[in-house]
Amino acid sequence: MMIKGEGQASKARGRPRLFDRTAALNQAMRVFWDRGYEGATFDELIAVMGLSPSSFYNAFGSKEALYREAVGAYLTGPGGFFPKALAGAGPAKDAFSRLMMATAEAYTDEVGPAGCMISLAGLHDAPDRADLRDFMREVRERSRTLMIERLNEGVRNGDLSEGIDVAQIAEFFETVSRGMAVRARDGADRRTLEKIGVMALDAWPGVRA
Amino acid sequence: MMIKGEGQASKARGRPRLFDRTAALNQAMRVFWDRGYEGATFDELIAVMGLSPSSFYNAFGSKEALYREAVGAYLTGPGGFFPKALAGAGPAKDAFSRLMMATAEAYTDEVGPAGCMISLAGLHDAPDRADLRDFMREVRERSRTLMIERLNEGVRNGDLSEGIDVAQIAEFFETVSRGMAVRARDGADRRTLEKIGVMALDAWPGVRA
DNA sequence: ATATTTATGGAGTCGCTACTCCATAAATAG
DNA sequence: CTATTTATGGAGTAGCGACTCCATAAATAT
Repeated sequence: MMIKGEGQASKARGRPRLFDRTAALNQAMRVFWDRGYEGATFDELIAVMGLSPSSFYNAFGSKEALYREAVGAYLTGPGGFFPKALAGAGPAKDAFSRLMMATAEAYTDEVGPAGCMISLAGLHDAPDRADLRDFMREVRERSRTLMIERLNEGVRNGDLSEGIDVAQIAEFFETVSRGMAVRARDGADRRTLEKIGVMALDAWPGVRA
Repeated sequence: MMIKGEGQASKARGRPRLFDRTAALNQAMRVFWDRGYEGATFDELIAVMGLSPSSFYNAFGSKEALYREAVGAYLTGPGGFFPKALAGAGPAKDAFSRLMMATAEAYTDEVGPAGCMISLAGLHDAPDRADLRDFMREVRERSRTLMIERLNEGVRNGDLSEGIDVAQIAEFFETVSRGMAVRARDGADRRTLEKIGVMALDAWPGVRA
């Protein structure tokens, strides 16, 4: 069964849609990124997407469904810096250094809203939005898991000692990342965030002692 | 001119109010703390405050005015740990160590919602709420200023070297604090936050090298 | 006592928010 | 061709958000 609205590349039945679904989704993603879920109104969303209500519901189903898709678009788009910075050869510490610098850049990049679409979303929603809140928490957890996996790789490669608390290191760098997202929202610039990242790396186990 | 609703302790003219204004404010503060400004509905607010709409508007003026008062109540109440931990004798590093431990405790204290009422508020509001957003940014800036002042005290006392970048250190610890607020909202417990705080202190300049 | 001031209860208002309906358009399947 | 499927335009809607009005209550000032 086809997912409604996904449309085949070639010969789909019925009237073809008159707009670019991916482009519309990316426009919506930017609005959610800037305003959060509740702060993004339906009218603003369909305006930037260039859609009528009926076209919107036909293609995306609901505001919440759109939001979940937009999170996916963020993760594979502007949020792609995260796995990319962590990947790559070299010691785990180098990977986390790249991560801090890439985070500083991404959170202050003028092509998108300041900060991060993931870090601060779904933290203050009403009880009847518990599902979205859980969803965002899981997305955030996933980023910590990626950190842990990269740290374990460092242990396997011998650049981190065996008994080290990788979960603790991941917790710390996740916390710094989330905090950087807040600072970016409040106007901190790239250099400021970079220096915060450098300082965070000073907490890397066994660096200076 | 008296501020409307403040009422004198002794002989105010007119019918005396039938409720405890401070208690009602504290109830409202908890709702805002838990849900944020937009997430706290008028109906829920007046319900926990035990007020009718007319009593509410008579005593507090508007939802936004109530919010600003609630922020004040937070800062002098549950948020009081912040200046308290920073104050006190000893090296600046000890003060920041106390701050990290007190933050871990406050953000996970079961008597209130998880996290911080200040750290994550007003980050995703609509353009027509720019005033509230600015207000919250200023409150956050104030906490960084308190950190800088305490660091300068350390420089004067000789426990921090003259040329040190106090603004940078404050930026870093503010970032860690904001990040801890996010982690607390996502369910991180006190021990977890404490260990993050300990690790942050490892970044203190000149500790290990 | 009368006037003035402030508080309260409760119904009512107005705009916005997310969503729905339906007639019509435009494609393919057979 | 007809039937079927999907997309669109545009009007409409139910509910809820914050707020308002007004008659009445309860205090003080003179």
